[in-house]
Amino acid sequence: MKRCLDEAYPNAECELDFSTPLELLVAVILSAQCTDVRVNRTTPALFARYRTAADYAGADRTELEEYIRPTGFYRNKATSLLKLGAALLERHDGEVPDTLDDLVKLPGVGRKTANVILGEAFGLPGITVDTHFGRLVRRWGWTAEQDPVKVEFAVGELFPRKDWTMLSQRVIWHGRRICHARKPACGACPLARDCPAFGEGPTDFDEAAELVKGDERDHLLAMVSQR
DNA sequence: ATCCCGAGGG
DNA sequence: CCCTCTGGAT
Repeated sequence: MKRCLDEAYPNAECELDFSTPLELLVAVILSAQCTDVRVNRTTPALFARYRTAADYAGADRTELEEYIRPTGFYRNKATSLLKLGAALLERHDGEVPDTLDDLVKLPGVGRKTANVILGEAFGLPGITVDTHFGRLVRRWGWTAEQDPVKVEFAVGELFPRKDWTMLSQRVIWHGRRICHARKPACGACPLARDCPAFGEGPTDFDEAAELVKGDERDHLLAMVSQR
């Protein structure tokens, strides 16, 4: 199944817009229970106003909340960003650390966020168990674990560390486009042949692939038609 | 109604 | 192991 994923999504990558590790960290915190499209509409103004850890640490709470409100959970997220800025200044000289241990100790940063930063900002191996990743690997029977940390360890056993980051990106990419929580687009799924859950969603390509457009749609159609 | 690349607190 | 936090799209 992994080879099929690699072939289907050779260019899968993080869809959050950022240009520094700090920007990525902020974007990932904002992305909780929020689409990347919305985060990307929110961050340009935010990043222009707050450039450094010190800027977040010294931010006016009400103003910061206004910037991030459309991403939801804005009071919690504002608290996280304020404390995050202070913690980065205090412990890491204002820089974003590059180890899992240091990252997860930061306010508002859990394992999922920490692993995204490792993989995307520093090129270090990390398995990102978000809602998509957990749902898909359970559908595939790779693990039956519900707890995200147990899922991370179980899947980590299945693949070499060098594959962890791209695997995470491709699984999540697939979850967002095809293998949806409620109505998985089985008819447009390049993994259907090997999937224990095939048939849970529509199996007709045109109905299934409604959300996939352009070159990506053509590529999927080509893969699906020879499965 | 249900979902979106979660984390922290009780 | 629960619960809460939040707005916007579908």
